[in-house]
Amino acid sequence: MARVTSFDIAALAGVSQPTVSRALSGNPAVSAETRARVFAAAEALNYKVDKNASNLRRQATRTLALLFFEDPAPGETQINPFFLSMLGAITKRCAVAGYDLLISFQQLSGNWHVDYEDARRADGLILLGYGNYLEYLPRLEQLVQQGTHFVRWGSLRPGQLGTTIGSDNLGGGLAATRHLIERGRRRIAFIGTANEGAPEFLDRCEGWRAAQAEAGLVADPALMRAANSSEEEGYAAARDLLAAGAAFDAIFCVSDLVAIGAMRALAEAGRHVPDDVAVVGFDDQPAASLTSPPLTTVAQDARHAGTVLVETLLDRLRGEIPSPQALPARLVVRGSS
Amino acid sequence: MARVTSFDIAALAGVSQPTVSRALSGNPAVSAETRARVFAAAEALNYKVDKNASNLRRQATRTLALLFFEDPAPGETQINPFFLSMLGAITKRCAVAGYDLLISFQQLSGNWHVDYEDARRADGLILLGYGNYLEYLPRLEQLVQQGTHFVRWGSLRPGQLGTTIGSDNLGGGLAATRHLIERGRRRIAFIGTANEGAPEFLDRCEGWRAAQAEAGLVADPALMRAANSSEEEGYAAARDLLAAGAAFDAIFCVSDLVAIGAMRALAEAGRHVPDDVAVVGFDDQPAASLTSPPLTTVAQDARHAGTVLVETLLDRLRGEIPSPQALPARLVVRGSS
DNA sequence: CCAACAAAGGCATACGTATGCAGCCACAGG
DNA sequence: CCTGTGGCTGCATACGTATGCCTTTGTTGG
Repeated sequence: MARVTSFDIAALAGVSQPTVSRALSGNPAVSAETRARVFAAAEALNYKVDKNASNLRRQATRTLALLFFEDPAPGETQINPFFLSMLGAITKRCAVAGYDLLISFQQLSGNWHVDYEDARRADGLILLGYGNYLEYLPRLEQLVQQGTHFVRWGSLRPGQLGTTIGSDNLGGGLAATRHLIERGRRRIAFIGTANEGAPEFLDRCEGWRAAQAEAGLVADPALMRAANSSEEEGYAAARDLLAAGAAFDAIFCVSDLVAIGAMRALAEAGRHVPDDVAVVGFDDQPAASLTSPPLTTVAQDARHAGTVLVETLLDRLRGEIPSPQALPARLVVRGSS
Repeated sequence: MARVTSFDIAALAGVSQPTVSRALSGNPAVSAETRARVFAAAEALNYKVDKNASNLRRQATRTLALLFFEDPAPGETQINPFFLSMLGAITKRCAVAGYDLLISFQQLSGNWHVDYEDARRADGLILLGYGNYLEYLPRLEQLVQQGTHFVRWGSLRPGQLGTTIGSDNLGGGLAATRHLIERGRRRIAFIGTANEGAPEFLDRCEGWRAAQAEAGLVADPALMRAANSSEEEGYAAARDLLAAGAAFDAIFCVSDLVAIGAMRALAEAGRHVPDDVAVVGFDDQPAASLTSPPLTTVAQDARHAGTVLVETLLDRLRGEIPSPQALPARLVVRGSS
């Protein structure tokens, strides 16, 4: 395991160490012949640049860090598969750009133990996941003060810190609710947490409200129930809705998981989907097409989102000031509506 | 963004740079009083160790790299949620141990383009994912020759390279098939690719065979169909089985996805689950409890698996030679059997 | 035939940290 | 009062690379 350094290959190629460095990095001041000798020697000794030394010298890491915020739910939380696809796209885009990716799962409730540390190990940060937005706002301010570059997956609002990329949640909520109205539904319930702590969900809720207003309908507060993005809460919320005795012929759910839970509650109560109640979810998770009936939902392109996140961050690192960007959310109609 | 170095905090604390280094790393040769001054100064200037410099000096990175092998299927493959839970557990265990985690998604078919170890970016490797085992065997040999430490998620076999951790696939296959036999099934089909390229699946198949042998039954080759871990292939395999006209009253599927596809084919053919045909899957993915009827399956504890992987790798790094380990696979009985 | 110039590569050094070694000081034992 | 010992800290240096600057060599024009 004797370390192969640039000196070794310099000796083999009969040149100096700096020449090796220049040759390998494509510096044009090196003659073609010398370059060839250097490459041959490097190949022969299986030489690889020591990134620690290289980064130290160049004062850059060529590494991005991904901070994933998990819901602080106790025990085994079911992580959203949406983010996994995103993760795949992110790693790929990083690899293509020659960046490494450092990943860290964060408990939002606990200490945000990375902040400065990761800011130093990486050239830029990608912030991802669900959780109370207000809770980590102070951290974002901190990052901005440090001059740390970061992009965030979330809901677009004016005057936000850093660059935010997110789905067109409002548009998705509009599309879903318009669809239900077109199908003749008039009493549309909404299940999902809608407050400033979860801006994505708030936007989807706003779409629900606006689509009804367009059609001359009134979004009935009595048909709203809170639920975070879990099946259990969706189930509980739907049961509560049923128990309250309110009349409704459709539910727009803030996520597929919630919708799946709601459908379970409906089935138990003997309500048929979609004849009695139509259900629409959000995300288009793999599980969405497995329910019976298959779930109508609003699809977000996770892989595209991941790619955009990385590209936006790289833009920032290059000194550009990329604008926030809303990615299309597309209605996928299946059997549940 | 002027860089804060250990010299800065040395100046502020009125000591030398080496003393700062020692104080921060907990070297007992530093007096408590000095240590306190150093910590105060570091806190005041928000100093964080430069890991590039530190790693370079110490010739160790305190970083692990995770190589995730994706199936080389074209387009948007549906990544197994099982691995996401595992990923979460891995990152957590790394954080606890003070290690960072680099992640890279690899196309098994393409070049293995990351050389974290060569580039001194990571102290050890975790290899994960599905794919043809035989295809990356040469790479493993390469790693061993370089003296690289790695652990692998896969199937345990005698004489394997590195340390392998995996589920008790044989035991899981046995449990699943015994369960079907106890339920009175006598003609049990198997859907799944069973060859040396996918050793996990081969083991599960062997469980299917052995359980029948125990009961004096014969595993009928006519009831076997190949399918990789996708719903589509499960669907196609089950259709093929039905078309062949073979009599069977149960199917043991190599994964939940395959089972879900198979159940779809059965439903289309008018076969009732579980009355006509019992179905058992493998993995206990979240989707497994959503099917109708809910899927009986063999659960693997992904989070535990991730933890064990990291701990095993850390053992290796400490110079121990950990044994391969098979983690329990537990039958979860639901409505499909 | 000499000066001017370009091309190519070597020399020296800096990046920030960790650690072997030596030095200093205080205190205790003789 | 001198020497030995141990606790603490400073000095010097090395990790491997990248780059500014200078030297060398070869070429060209006057």
